[in-house]
Amino acid sequence: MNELTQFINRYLHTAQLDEREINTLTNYFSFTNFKKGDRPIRQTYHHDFAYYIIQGAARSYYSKDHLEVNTWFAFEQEIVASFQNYRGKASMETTEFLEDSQCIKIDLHKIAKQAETSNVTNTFMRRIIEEYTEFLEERLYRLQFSEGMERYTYILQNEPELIQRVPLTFLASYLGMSRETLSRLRARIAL
Amino acid sequence: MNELTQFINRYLHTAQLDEREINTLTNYFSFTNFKKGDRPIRQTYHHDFAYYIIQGAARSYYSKDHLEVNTWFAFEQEIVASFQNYRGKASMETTEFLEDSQCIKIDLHKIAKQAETSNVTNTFMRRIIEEYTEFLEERLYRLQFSEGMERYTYILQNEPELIQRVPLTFLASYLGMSRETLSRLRARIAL
DNA sequence: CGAGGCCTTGACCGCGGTCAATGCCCGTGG
DNA sequence: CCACGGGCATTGACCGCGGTCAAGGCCTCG
Repeated sequence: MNELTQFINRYLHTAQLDEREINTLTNYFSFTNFKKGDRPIRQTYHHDFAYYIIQGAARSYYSKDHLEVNTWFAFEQEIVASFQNYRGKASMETTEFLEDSQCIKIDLHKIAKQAETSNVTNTFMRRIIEEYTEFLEERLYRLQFSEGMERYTYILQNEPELIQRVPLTFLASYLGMSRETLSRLRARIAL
Repeated sequence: MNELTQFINRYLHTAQLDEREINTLTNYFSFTNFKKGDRPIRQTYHHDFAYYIIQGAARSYYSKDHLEVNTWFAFEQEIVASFQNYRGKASMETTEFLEDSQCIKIDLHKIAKQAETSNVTNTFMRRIIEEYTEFLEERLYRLQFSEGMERYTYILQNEPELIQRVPLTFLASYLGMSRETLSRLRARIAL
């Protein structure tokens, strides 16, 4: 199974699709690479593309007055995109690759147009959005309901990859605390 | 234009749909009324229905150890639902009507099944989810990036209805602060 | 008129933020 | 091979915002 069908298969059961439908989808995909530090999506800009990570890692953040707040991190088999861009608006966030990465590039305009007539494409997009919505709800829940410590241990148990691959400086604002507080909190755990 | 088509029209251009398609959608709708205090959706339960408010108001909150955190408020022409229920999971939230209300009841199971074959229904649902996702992103942004005062004045300017129709006790946790802090903050503005 | 709901106000204090210094690891160049 | 510098994490000192607890005011409704 190649990378393209693997990607599609995350959201649709490719076994149930005929070849024509799969081809329709892959039409809007191509391959791209990024270097560590590349920022394909930038705050206040419009972009037409989203990216699926085959190999690599990225973060998303918004910034105001030299203050950055990280909103999510993406790794293999996850999507890097601006939902605002998808909705035809300027992005609120900037995305930056944390490692050299290989990606599938997705043409948002074309795929959205295709969704108007193709129910397979329509469902494909809906599933992606639903996954993101679920992530947002979960995140919102934790931010409102958990103490800092609890938020960290949640990550520790459920997304250990974050701690291994993401600098703590970025992780801190993602968890809604200062870098120093995160550091102290880790010290307490290490006892 | 009746209430049903008005509802559909919020997400699709009914003028562009033929009668058969509209009928397909309205199949899954019916009318229901609620009394102030009714809670049709409850934390940890599965429910098959969502509600569109024709007239009335509702809130959604999650609770833990006698502590409640309000997550959203809905008024006329907005939807009361649990996204987790829609995804086949137990609801994380409870929804409660704040006023006697008239609603359109939506059968989630049936409409989801219909979406598999009807592209119109599929798009209808996608639009609803997209609207909700946009709301979540906006809310997350404010919670992470704004001070309490700024969050309140944002509401004041963009959603004044909240302040008029929702008890401040509920609004406080929605804004991520204690009732007392919200009260002091209002006092400062009133100077 | 009394009770209860809701909002406000006051006093206190602790969590976590800021600022600043130090430690540690690693890549680079002399 | 060692020395230096930069990036990142840690630790300490300080302090203020906002939370908690408690009391008081002000409605509405029975």
